[in-house]
Amino acid sequence: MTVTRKRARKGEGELLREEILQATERLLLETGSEEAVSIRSVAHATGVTPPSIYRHFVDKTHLLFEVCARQFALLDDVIEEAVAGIDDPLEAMAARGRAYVRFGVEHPEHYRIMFMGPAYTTPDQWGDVLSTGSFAHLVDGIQRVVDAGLMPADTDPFTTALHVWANIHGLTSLLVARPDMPWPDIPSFVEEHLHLCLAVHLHPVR
Amino acid sequence: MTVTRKRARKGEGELLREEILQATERLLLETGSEEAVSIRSVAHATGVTPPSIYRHFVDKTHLLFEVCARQFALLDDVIEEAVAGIDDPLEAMAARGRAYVRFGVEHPEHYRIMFMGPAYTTPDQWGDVLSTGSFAHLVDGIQRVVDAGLMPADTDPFTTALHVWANIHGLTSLLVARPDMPWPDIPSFVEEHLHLCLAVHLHPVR
DNA sequence: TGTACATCAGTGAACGCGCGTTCACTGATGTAC
DNA sequence: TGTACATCAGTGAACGCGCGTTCACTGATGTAC
Repeated sequence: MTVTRKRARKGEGELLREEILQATERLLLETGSEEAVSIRSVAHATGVTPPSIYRHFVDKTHLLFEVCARQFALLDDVIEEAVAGIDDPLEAMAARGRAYVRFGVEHPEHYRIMFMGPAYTTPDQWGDVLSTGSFAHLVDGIQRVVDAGLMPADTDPFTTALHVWANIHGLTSLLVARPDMPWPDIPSFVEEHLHLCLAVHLHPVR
Repeated sequence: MTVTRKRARKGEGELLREEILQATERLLLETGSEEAVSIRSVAHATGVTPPSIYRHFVDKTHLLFEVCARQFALLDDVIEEAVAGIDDPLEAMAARGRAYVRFGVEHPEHYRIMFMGPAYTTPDQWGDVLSTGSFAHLVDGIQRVVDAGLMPADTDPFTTALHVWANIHGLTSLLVARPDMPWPDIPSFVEEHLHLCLAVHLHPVR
């Protein structure tokens, strides 16, 4: 895991910063939990000594915070990419959910930190968090379903998004936390779950 | 927090075991995470020295495991108590969900350990876990709804229970992990969520 | 009733460990003259 | 073109800490005779 590094040229110190972030991300994926990733292990994986980390991050919390923020951006990218080019607003919502669950299952430790561990978000940052990024895109997606006349016109897209998110997060977090459980066939269970989550919000069948 | 203990009489050593379990439970509630509860802190809270713990539990894992097992039993008790005396099977299901969410919100750290942290359940124990206790009772509850003719007769109660659990767990775990989020009025949001989770599984409206 | 002894609950001191973080430093790189 | 110097990336050694766990022990309680 240790890589012998060439020392950065003058003015290129920022390169190490990037390597540290990547190593931290990788360790999070490999070793499991947040607590299992130490400054020392990050330094070792980057091929550098522990004090070097402090040249780029004021402390461990700031390092993890930054890794976390990148993951939120990645999640948003992954979802938007999955949705791109899908015109049918209901299909788009399903694709959104699929991408979300997939992200969690493929990056379980990041998912843990993002949604299951202690929050790095301070109370006054919540407004920003919910009005930008993947949650805002989810709200938009629901609004599009409403605009297409598939959900009642008086649907509150924010509240509905919260319900849908809770449902999809529920499945994702259980898949992340309890992968050993005797699940039914996972892909089809996920599809069924997505379908059910959306179905409740549609106009009642006449 | 430290209590000066009288040493147990001969043959009454088991009393300390019980006190240790209770102190561990309490510390879990107070201090936050599993990792924040140390053998030393448990010993201190019990009014005893650390080596005494080892007279009653082979190691820290076994202690936490036992606390965990008790919590599962408690969750089951709490739910069954909430359901007792409710004849309408749909009302009973709602009461079940309400009790579950409430348990999570009132015992957030226990909830974390039970459903959000690493599993103490080994793969071969899952069969037992799902066929006894609160999950089995949930499956029964759904079967009762089916029997009352409120859900299609070909409903698979196990799969349906999994969907419902995932949905309720999703909301509960978000309330536990992100209490600072700008939630809408929580009690009514919970009610709405419960209603939606059950509604999808009922016979379609004619 | 008295005494010697076994049992057993709980202790005090120490072990080795890995942690986050700090400090004074080294030595390569680039710049000014 | 050569040299003195400032800059700055990264180091080596150490700090104090709390952790899980082990060990040899103490001393109160109960029992056998």
